[in-house]
Amino acid sequence: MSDNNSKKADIISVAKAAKVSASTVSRYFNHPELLKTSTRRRIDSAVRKQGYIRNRAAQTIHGIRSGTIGVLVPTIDHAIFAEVVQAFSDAVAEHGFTILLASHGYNPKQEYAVLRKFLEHRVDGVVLTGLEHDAAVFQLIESQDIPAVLIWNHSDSARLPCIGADNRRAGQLIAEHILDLGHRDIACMFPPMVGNDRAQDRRMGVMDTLAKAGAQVRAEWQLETIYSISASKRDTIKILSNEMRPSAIICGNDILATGALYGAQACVLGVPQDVSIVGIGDFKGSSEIEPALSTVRLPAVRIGQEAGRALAHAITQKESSIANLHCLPELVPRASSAIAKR
Amino acid sequence: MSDNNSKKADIISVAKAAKVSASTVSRYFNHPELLKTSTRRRIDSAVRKQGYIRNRAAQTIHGIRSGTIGVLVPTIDHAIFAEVVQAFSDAVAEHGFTILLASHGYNPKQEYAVLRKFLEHRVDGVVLTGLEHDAAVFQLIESQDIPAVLIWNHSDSARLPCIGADNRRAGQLIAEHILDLGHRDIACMFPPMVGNDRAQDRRMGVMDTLAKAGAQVRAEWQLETIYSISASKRDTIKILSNEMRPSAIICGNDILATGALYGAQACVLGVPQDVSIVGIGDFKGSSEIEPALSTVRLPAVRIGQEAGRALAHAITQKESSIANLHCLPELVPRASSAIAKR
DNA sequence: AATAGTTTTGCAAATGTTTTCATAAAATTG
DNA sequence: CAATTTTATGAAAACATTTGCAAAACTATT
Repeated sequence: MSDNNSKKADIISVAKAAKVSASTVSRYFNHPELLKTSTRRRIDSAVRKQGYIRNRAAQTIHGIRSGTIGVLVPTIDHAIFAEVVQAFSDAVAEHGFTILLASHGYNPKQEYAVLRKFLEHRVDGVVLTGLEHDAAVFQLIESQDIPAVLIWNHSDSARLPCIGADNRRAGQLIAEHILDLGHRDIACMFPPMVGNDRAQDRRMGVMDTLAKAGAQVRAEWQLETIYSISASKRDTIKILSNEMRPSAIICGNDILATGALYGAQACVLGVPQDVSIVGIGDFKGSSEIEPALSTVRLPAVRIGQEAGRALAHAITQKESSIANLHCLPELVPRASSAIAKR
Repeated sequence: MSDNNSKKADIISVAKAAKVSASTVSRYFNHPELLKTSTRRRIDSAVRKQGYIRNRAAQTIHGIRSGTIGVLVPTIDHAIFAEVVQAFSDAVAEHGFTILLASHGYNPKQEYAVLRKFLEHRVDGVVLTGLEHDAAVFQLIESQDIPAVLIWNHSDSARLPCIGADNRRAGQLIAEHILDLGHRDIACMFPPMVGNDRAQDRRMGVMDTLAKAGAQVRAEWQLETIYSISASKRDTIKILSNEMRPSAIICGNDILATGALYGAQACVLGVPQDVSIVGIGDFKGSSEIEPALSTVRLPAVRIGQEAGRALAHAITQKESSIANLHCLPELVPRASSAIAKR
C-alpha cells in the first residue's frame, strides 16, 4: 500500500508526485475546500501511495498548536488518578488533543523539571494536581502564560484556576457522619502529608470537626500510614489489638479504609458492630466490598471531564479564561459504619 | 526572575542579549564543551533573564529525536495498566523521554487513528498492548520503521517484538491448581473477548487444561462478565444461588475474582470451605483481601520496566533491535482456594 | 615577532511546514 | 467576445532551530 522506497515522504515529495506545489498540498490538509476536486483527488492518491504523515513539529514552529496537553499527577498508579486521567484524556481527545503524561511521585523538584519539559514540547496547556506548588512552578506558568488548571482539590483562593472537590469539606462530612453516629473514641489514619495538599485538607477537615465537637483524637490513635492496603491493614491490626481500642476509624482515603476493613476482619472484629470504618474517595469497588464502605464521594470522572472540557475550550477559544469549578463532595453512608455502642 | 516584556524568548533574542550568534547559543545547549567559559556564563545569564525555553519542535524537524514515546493501552483506568504505564514511564524518563498516552477502549479502529496521531507527533517509539492488531496498524509501524514493542502478552510468533507474560500459560497454571485441589465442578468467568487477546489466551489456557483433565465446564457455568467488581459480584450471586453450584470459580482476572469473593460472602458461603475462588493477575491488594486471593502473578511492573528499558535502548542506540522477553507467570496459591469436598 | 596550530565563533544553508501575495485560469457578465 | 469577477495555484518568506564550513581569535613555538 505505502511506498517506502523513497527515504521519507514529506510535503514536497507528495507535491512532486501529485504535480502540484507544496503549498497546494498544505492546503489539501488545512483548507481542502479551496482545492479543485480533481487536484484533491490527485493529492489524495499521492499521499496514500507515499504513506505520507504530516509533521506536527513543523507545524508547531509556525505557532500552530502542538495538539498536546501536559498532565502531571503525583502517580499514575493509583486508581483515583488513573480515573481522572482517563476522563481527562477522553474529554480532550474529542478536540484532537493528545496528552503528555508524567508523574512526580510527590517530589516538588521533579514537578518543576517535568513542567519545563512539557514547555519544551510546547504543550498547549497543562494540568497539575493539587493547589500547592513550588513558587517556581507558578512563575513558570505565568511567565509563559499558558492555559493551566489545577485539578482534584478546590479553593477559592487558589493561584490558578482549579477544578476539583473541597477536600477540607470532604473531611468535615465524614467526621460529622461519625460524630452523628455517637462515636467519641475515634482513630484517624492518613497518608503522609508532605507535598500532598489534598490529604492535608482532608485531615484538617476531620480534625477541626472532631475538635469542635470535643472529641479530641488521642495521639497514639493518629496514624500516618503510607498509601497501601497492606500497610493500612498492619497498622489497623496494631491499633485494634490493644485492650483499649477506638470505636471508629476514619481513614484519609478508601484504600486505607479497605486495608483497615481487612485488618478488622483479621482481628475477628465485626464491622460495623465492633468498630466502624470509613474512608474518603468512593473508589471503584468501595460499594461492593463486604461490608460496603461508608465514604465521601469525590467525583473523579466529573473532575477529569470538566477539566478537559475547560482546558480544551480555553486553548481553542483564545480569549476565554478558565473558571473555578467546585465539584461537591457528597457523603455516601453505607454498611461499614453504625451507631456507637455505649 | 524571568523577563517577560519582550514577546517570547527565542534563540535569537537570547543571542542578542548575550552578544553572540544564534549558533553559539545552540551550541551552549548541545555542545557546551565547545564554548569558552566566559561566553557560556554570558549566555547562561541571558537565558535565565529571558526565561528562554528550548523549542523541541524546532529541533525535531532537524531529524533530532522528539523525546516522546507513544503509549497505547486499552484503558488507563485499570489498576493493572496503570501499573505498567507507571513503570514504563519511569523507566524511559530516566533517559529523558516523556510519554504520549492514549487509550482505545478495545476499539481497533481507534487504535489505528491514535497511532497515526502519535506518528504525526514524530514519537521516537511506540508501545501497544497485546499481540493482535489491525493489519493496517502493523503496516503503518513497519512502513515508518519506528521502534515498537508489544507489551503484556507474549508469544514467540508475534509480529513485532513483545515483552510480556504468556497469558495462555497463566490460564493453564491456575486451572492446574484448581484441578490439583480435586475440583471437577468448575465455573469460569471471563471478560468480553473481542479485541482482547490476553483474555482470549487465558481462557484458552484454562479451558484446554480442564478439558484435557476431563473436567468440561457446563455451558451455564461459562460466564462472560464485564471488567467490574459489581458485575462480577452480581453474576456470582446468580450462579451460587442455584441448587446445583460449582465447587470452584476460575476468574479471568483479579478484579472479577474480587467481585466473586464478595458475591460468595453475600450468599453466606465460606471461601474456601464452600467454594474456591481464584483469579489471574495478582493485582495490588489481592494478597490483603480476606481471604487472600489465590492467583497467578503477572509481573506488571517488570514488564513496564523492561519494555521501557528496551525501547529507550533501541531508540538511542540506533542499531540495536528489541528482543522478545518472556516474563514468567507464577502461581501464587493463597487462602481463597482449598481441597474440594467430596 | 612571525609562524603554525588550536580553539572559539559566526555565516549561511537546511529542516518541513504555513501563509501572504501575486498570478494564472476559469467563470460570469454585458 | 471582451471585460470583469471569482477561483485555484504557485513562489517566496517566515518559523526556531542545527550544523558544516570558514574566518577570527587566541596559544604555543621558534
